[in-house]
Amino acid sequence: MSTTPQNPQPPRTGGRIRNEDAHHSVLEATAALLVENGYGALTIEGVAKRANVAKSTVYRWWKSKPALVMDAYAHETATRVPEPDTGTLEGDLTAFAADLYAIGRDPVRAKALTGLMAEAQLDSAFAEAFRAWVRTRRELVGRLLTRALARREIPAGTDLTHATDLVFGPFWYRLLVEHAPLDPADAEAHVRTVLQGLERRE
Amino acid sequence: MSTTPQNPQPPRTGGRIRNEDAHHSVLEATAALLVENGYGALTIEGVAKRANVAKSTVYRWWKSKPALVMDAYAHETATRVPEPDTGTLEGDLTAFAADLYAIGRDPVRAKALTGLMAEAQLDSAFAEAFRAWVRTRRELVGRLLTRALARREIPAGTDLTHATDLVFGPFWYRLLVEHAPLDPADAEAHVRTVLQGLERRE
Amino acid sequence: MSTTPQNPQPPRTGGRIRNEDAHHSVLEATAALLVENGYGALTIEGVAKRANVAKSTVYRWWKSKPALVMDAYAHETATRVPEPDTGTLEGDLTAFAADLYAIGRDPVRAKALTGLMAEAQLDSAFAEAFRAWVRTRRELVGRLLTRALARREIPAGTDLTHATDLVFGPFWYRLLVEHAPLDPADAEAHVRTVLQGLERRE
Amino acid sequence: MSTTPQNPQPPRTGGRIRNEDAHHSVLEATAALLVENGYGALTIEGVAKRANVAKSTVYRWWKSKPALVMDAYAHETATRVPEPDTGTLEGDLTAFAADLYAIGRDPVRAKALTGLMAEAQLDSAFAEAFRAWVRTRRELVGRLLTRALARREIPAGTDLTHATDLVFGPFWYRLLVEHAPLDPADAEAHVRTVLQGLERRE
DNA sequence: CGCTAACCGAGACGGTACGTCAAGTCTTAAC
DNA sequence: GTTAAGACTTGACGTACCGTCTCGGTTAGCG
Repeated sequence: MSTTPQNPQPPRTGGRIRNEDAHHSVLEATAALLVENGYGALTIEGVAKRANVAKSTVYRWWKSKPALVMDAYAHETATRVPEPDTGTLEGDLTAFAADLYAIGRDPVRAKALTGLMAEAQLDSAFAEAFRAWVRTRRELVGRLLTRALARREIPAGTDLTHATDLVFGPFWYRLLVEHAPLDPADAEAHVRTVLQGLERRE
Repeated sequence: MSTTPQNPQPPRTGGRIRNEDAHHSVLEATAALLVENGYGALTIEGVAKRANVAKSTVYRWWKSKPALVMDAYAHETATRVPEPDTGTLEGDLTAFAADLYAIGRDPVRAKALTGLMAEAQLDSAFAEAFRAWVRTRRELVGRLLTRALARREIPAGTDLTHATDLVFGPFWYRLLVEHAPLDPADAEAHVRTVLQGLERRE
Repeated sequence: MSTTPQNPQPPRTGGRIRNEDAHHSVLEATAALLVENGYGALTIEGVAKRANVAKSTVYRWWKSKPALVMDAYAHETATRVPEPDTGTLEGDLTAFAADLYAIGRDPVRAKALTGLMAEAQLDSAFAEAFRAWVRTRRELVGRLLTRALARREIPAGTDLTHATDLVFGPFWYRLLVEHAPLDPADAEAHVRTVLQGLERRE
Repeated sequence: MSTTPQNPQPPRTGGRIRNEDAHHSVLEATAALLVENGYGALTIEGVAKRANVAKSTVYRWWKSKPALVMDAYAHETATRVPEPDTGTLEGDLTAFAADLYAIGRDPVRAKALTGLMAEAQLDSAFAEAFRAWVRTRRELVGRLLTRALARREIPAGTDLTHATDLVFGPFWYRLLVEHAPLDPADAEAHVRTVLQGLERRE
């Protein structure tokens, strides 16, 4: 979607090099406008104007508004969080959930995520890409759960799909509806409740 | 938002009577287009054309696209489900969740809900109205939980907000992401897991 | 066009009596709006609202905007000016022109006339009716000139059409373009110039 | 108002070059529709459709309907008539009036002029621009008269405003009312009558 | 060192839908 | 059967962005 981290050797033979400043100013303009006016009011035209860049320059590097926003999101995250491995499921999930809930504190990431979720509802082509991205996130949690299964922390036969939903569902629900704040400090209690629910009842 | 179920005797003194057929055809056109092309591709102009109705007629009765979709959703639901009261929290929540999950089987309602959630991310004015609607749904679950609290089915001090999120969160998450089907048959197991999580651990 | 001055005993057999107040308030609203916002901004809808009358009531009595404005114009003129007959062409024309130029002092009549002239350019159906009305005015001047011809005040063979144009043309031109004020005091000089132009040159 | 006859080297710094074909087809469509249906029925939307051009392209170059019509008028006139200078006022005015009356033979120019006069009555903002345009035409005649004054062809103290009105008034009046044809062959006689009217009567 | 490719800016272009407005017609209820 | 109220169809308004395109002008790196 972005062009930043792709094939390192495109078969180029010459030509003007890419203007890195333009890229940054576009991503920054995107982030700024996202926070100021929301995903709905974000337009490519507006981004270009704000970034002092030609509209065609934006279109050259990002083929659509969600692609642009995804890149702005990635640009914001910068350092990728490593997959937690504390030795216990509770520790892993708590660390993961705390990271997740921290997104609620970052307006750029929060607006980007909710905007992308909205876009996925509006544009079925993008929905596919979005679902794929969600899948990678779910798979991460899936690995934590599989390790816990091996350690017999949760019973065999546990519905891992539902278990994963219990982690992500409440997070997305709060992020989207904003009926209550997303506080990383709540992560521990929430995870504990979920884990207790998954235990084998004798 | 709608005009259908309001004061039965508006103080009218004259004037052409409202054309009920026009209303129905608009709502049906909305539902049809919603399912066929999705919320994003739904336009007032398209609805008017499909319903063989003037655009201004649509605007007279529904001031915006989300208002129209909300009415189409309500029109689809028709008979309101009563608040469940089976005597136990498990029974109540299972009934409630089964009803909820059944939405996933109804393309009109599913598309309407996901579209409205998207709209709430795009339009902060609508977000307010949407949040209010969500609140009424949460309050229903809140009443079930409060009754259970009185019956000592769940421990005093339970975080009711999180408990409610555990019911709605996974539902919305599946509805929006569509990574797994929403099956009413799963309601019982899901509710059991949540309730076990809420129990006091000695 | 109007309904005001017609058969005093219409063969009515029953039904609600016509509301004369409604008529007056419509005409007054028309005159007021004409002066306030000009012919272009005058709408039947606006007149109805200003007159506290239903739109359909306006449409019942006046079939179009120009018809309404013509009636408002007639209503303003009230007492019809008699055809001048002073014994000399100069006297007749000066009296006539002074009356004509006085219209420039009456905003309602001025706006009505210029508006109707505009309407005649926009709506070819109305142009016909307007031309007929203009013809009656020209015929009046034609009678003054014919009498003068009999009295040998102007030479036989005079182009009466052009002579009439020399009276009305500058009047309309000033009324429409407003490049210079229309002053009844100028009537005498203007008429004298025209008459001198019509004299037989040896 | 137009963009056609301006600075030959606009300081362009980039951007797609203007499509001259689109311009011509818009102006031709305007002229055609003007003649076919009249100024009143002329719509920007209709022009765009007829010219096979996007509505926004029309709006890009002409900010309003009168601006478009003025350009169509200018486009029709093409070669500007030079200010006449025959040595006598009678010759100058006859040449000028003959040119003027010739407009009556050209449906495009005639419809454009009457439409613009109508527009000036409807839209006070445009009236200003229209009045300015009229002023330039009047000033031309004013220069002819001033020269004649210097040559003592007309008496000192002549009311030049009224003299100018005697040239333009009858022309506009016939053009607008169409009670009689506008024939360039009449120009000579009309001018003679006016000039005789302006002579000093001893 | 010049060629060439790709970049960047500017902005025109054909489109689509927006939400508004008034036109003129029609239907109903009240008087 | 007039009057009031207002629902309805129709059509154009002027605006905002869309995504594509065509320019003029720049700036690498390869040969």
